[in-house]
Amino acid sequence: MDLRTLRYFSAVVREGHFGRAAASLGIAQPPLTRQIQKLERDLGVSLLQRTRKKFEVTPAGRLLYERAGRLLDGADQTEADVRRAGTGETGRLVIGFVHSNTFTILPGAVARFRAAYPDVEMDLREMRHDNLVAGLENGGIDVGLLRPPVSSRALQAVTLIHEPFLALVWSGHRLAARRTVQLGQFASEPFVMYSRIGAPLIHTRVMEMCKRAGFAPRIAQYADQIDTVASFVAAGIGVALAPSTVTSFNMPSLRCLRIADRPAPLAMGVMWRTGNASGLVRNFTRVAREAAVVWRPLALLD
Amino acid sequence: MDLRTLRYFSAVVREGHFGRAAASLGIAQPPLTRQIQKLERDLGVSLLQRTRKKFEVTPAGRLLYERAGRLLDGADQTEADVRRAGTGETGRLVIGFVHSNTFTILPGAVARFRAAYPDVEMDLREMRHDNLVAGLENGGIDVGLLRPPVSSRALQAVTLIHEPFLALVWSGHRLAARRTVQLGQFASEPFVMYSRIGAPLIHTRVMEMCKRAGFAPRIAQYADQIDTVASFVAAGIGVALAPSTVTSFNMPSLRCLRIADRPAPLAMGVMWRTGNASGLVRNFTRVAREAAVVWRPLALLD
DNA sequence: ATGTTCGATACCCAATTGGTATTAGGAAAA
DNA sequence: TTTTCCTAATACCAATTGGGTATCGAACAT
Repeated sequence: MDLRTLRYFSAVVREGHFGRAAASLGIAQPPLTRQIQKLERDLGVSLLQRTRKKFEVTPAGRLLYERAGRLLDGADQTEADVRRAGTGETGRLVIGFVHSNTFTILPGAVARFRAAYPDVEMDLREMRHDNLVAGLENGGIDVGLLRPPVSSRALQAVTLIHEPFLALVWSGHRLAARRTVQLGQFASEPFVMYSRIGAPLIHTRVMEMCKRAGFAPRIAQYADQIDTVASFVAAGIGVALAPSTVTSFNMPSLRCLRIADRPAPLAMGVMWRTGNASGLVRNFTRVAREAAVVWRPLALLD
Repeated sequence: MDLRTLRYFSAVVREGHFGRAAASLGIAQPPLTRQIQKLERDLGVSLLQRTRKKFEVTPAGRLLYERAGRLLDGADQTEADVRRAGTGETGRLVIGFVHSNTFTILPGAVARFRAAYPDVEMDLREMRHDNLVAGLENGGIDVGLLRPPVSSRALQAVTLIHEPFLALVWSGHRLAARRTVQLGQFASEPFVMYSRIGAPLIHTRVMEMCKRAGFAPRIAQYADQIDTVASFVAAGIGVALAPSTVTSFNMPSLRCLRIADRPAPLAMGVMWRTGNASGLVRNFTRVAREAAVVWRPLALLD
C-alpha cells in the first residue's frame, strides 16, 4: 500500500467513475482499474462492490477513503514542510554574536532576516569571541557574527563590514577640537584599553598601532566593551582607539577624531561551520551580507 | 515521495548506518543508497550531511524522520483497520428483526455475535415484516431476521430454525388435559387469530390449516404478536394455533398441545441483499446459523 | 603503512507501471 | 425487442523503476 495507490483509490471514490478518475490523475483507465484491483488483492478486502458497469463503495472502502485522505494530506504537508525546512524557510537558527555587533550589523541583519523568514525561530546569544568560536566548531551555534580572522579550518567566514579605528578623547582634552590626530600625539596620554580577554583582537591591534607609532601605551583603565571604553573616555579617564561604532553613542563629552595614518580597519564577519549546508545558515549569511551593504558607519558620512 | 521510500529513510536514520538499515529492510545497501539520493533529489533538499564515510541528519532530515514515523504508523494502522473492516471485525451492522425473534434465535445470535466481534456496533431494530423487506432491499437494513419465503429476487435467505405449530388452550378448556389434539376438534371453537397485517404469514398458514381440517375458524379476537395471542388464550378468550415459541412464556393457565397431523412448521431465517459482500453480514449470518444449531424449541424437549 | 569499513558507483536483470486496442455486459434509446 | 452507447475489464506491449552483484575510494583503526 503506497501513497500513489491511495491517491488512485481516492480519485476513484471521489469521482465515482474510473474514466473520470483516470483523467483527473492523468493516466489511462486500464492501469487505474488494475491498480485498484491490486490494492484490493493486497489488502485482501473488497473496497468496491462492482456490478460490471457501476460500483458502490463498501464500508471498508469508505473507511479507507477517509483515512487515505488524511494520510495524503499529511504526506503533502510533510513534503511542503520538509521543502521549506530544506530551503531554510523554517526551523531554528542559533546565532552567536560578540558584543560589538550590538551597534553595527546585528540589528539590521536580524530585522531583515525576520522579515524575510518569519517562520524561522532565531535564538540570539551574545558571547565572548572564544566561546563563540568553540560553539561554532562543536555545532552548538549555527552561525556567528564576530571579527575575523579565526584560525580554524572547520569554520568558514565572510567579512561583512570594515570599521575604521577612531581616536577618542573627552571634550575637555587638548586635542578635542582637532578633526584628525597623529597617533604619536597620544604617546604620553593615559589609555583606556580593551582588555585582552574581552576583546583580544582589538587589544592586539591597538597595541600594534601604538608600537608602530613609536610608543607603548600607558594603560590607565581596562574595559571589555566598546560602550564602557567610550564612557570611560567621556569621563576623562584617558584616551582610546576604538572602532567607528562609537559614533552611534550619543555622548556629549566624547570626541571622535580621525587617525592621520589611517590604520587598517577592523573587520566584522559572519562565520559558520564548513560544510554546514543548512538553508538557514545560507539564508542568514546572505541576508547579513545584504544588511552589510546598506550599513554605513556614521563616522564616514561626512 | 511514497511510503516505501519513507520506510527506507526512516530505517537509515534509525540505524544511523546504511548497511544495517538495508539489512533491517531486507534489501542490499546500494539500492538503499540510491533511493535516499533519489528522495533528496525529488524533494530538492539534502536530508543527510555526508562525509564520505559517515553522515549526519540535517534539520530537514530530522523533520522528515519525525513526520515519516507518524505517516508510516498511520498507514499501518489504516491498513490494519481496513483489513478488519473488510473481514467484518469492525463497523456498524443494522439488524432488522420481526417480533417473533425476540424469543427464539435473536438473543442467542446477538450474544454470540457480540462475543465474537466486540468491535462491531450493532443497531437492532424491531420492524414489521413488510418494512423489513423494504429496508433490506433499499439498503437501510444490512441483515434481517424474518420468516421466509420472501418473493424478492434482490434478497438472499438462509433458513435457521423451524418452529412447529402448537395448539393453545386455556387450563380450564375441555381439551386442556390432552397431550395431542386433532385440528378438527377446534372446528367450533372461538379463535384468537394472528392479524393479517401484523403477521401475514402465520395468518395465512393458520387459515390454511383450518381449511385443510375442514372448517373456517370463528375468530373471536385478533392479535399482532405471539405474546398477545398467548395471553388472550390464557385468559380464556379462545383457542389458537401458534409457533412453539409460546412455550418460552411462563403462563400457568396456558396449555400447549401437539397437533396430531403435524402441520409443516414455520421457518425463521436470516436474509440479506444479494451481492452484499460485506464481511459484517457474512459473519452475522454465520453466527446466526451457529446459534440456530444450538437452539432447541422447548416443545421438542420431551 | 596497511587492512578494514562504509557509502557511492557501474552495470545488469526482474518487476512494476502505464499505454493502446479490444472485449463484455448493462443501460438507454429507437 | 433490438440497437447503440457507455463503462469497466482484459490482453498485450513498451518503458520505467527497483533491486542485485561487483567494485571503488576514502576514512578510520591497527
